[in-house]
Amino acid sequence: MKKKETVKQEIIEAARQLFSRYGFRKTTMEDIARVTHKGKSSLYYYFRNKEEVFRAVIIHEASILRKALKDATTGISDPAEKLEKYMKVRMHTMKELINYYDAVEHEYDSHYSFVDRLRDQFDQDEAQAIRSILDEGVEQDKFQALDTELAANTLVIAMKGLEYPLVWKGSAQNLDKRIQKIVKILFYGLLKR
Amino acid sequence: MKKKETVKQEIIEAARQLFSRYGFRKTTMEDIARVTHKGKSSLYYYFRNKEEVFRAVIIHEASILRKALKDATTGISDPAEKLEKYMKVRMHTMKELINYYDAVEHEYDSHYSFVDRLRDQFDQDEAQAIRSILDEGVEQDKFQALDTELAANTLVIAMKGLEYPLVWKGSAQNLDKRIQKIVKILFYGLLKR
DNA sequence: GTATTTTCGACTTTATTGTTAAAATATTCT
DNA sequence: AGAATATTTTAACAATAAAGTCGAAAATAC
Repeated sequence: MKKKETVKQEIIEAARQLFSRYGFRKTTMEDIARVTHKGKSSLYYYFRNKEEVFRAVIIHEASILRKALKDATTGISDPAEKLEKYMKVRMHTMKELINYYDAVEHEYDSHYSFVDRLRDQFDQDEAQAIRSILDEGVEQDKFQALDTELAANTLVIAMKGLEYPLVWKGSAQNLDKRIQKIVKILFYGLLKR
Repeated sequence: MKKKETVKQEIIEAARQLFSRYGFRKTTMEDIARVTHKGKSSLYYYFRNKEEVFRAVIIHEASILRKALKDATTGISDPAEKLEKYMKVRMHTMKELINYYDAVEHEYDSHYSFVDRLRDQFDQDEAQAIRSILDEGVEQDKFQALDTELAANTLVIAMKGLEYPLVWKGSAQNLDKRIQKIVKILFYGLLKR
């Protein structure tokens, strides 16, 4: 009787692949149905409509990102190192997810506001996470005392700025270099000498 | 005044990218128009319809494959080496092209016969090319004397057989290993000891 | 300038898609 | 078993999107 959740997950997984490959528009309910070996209408037993499926996928992806960030940073005690790691993992994971955002960004209707809201939520969480890393650094007397809230927001904005070129040029090596550069710049302003 | 051919080539190139990414069905004339910075209707000045664009792309790709094979094998004098190289290049290039075939294979209408005809033509050419490599080998007394026509056809079939899994598992390393295996098997039956 | 080539917007036609409701089938419970 | 519930399928249909047409405007050649 708890099958429903399982099937839902299967649908989400199928939809995830399709959305990431074709984007929201080009992925049809029939595509999803085909992959899940179901009739197109059966999907509506699990999700109200296509957008609901999309939401579920996005939310799922967001949780993956959160987990990746957590897994990557727990265990690192040095705040500077932790911050760099955080940014790297974030950007790399985002590179995978970006297809969705890209696919939706250019559809000017109701989707946008949803993704946008979700995005804002994520940004806030992110600022919070970064802030606590910065606080740690200050605590450990490795970072200069500063307005960590402001600094965290700055970092979030910097990472968002990095995303746009990410859509166009997918060179991972390039990305790492750019991240390192930014991190270095931040550190030479941030670290005690 | 010879602009027409140039623009045609541009359209083919744009369509090539789109078809290879999205397949025949999910690529729309508007997609192609957008990429070429033209109005959708303008495309119909150069091509009768979507299928014509597709044909042009396929034909173009086929010529690329032929050229790649020629370039890769000319200059190699040892027939065994040449054969292996031929197969490797063929499979690797085919891996790029396979999206088209895949995209069309499952559309059971008029396209099939066209692609099929073109495919048959290519198979024949291929059998011929392989046969001449085999003939060389026999000539140079490196291959056993055998019915090279039959052997060439066998090889073509073997390569076609390799294509199917190619669609599903895209591991290039795996592919090379499999090719080597097949080539090795063939050689131990083929080479003089 | 006129003729020719090329582009494009406004349409029409055709095909696909999302969605719904109801019927059919399977599963679980008593 | 058979009632109750959960899932899938079928068939329909409106909305949307796509393919393709046409004439006329731009651009270019002559």
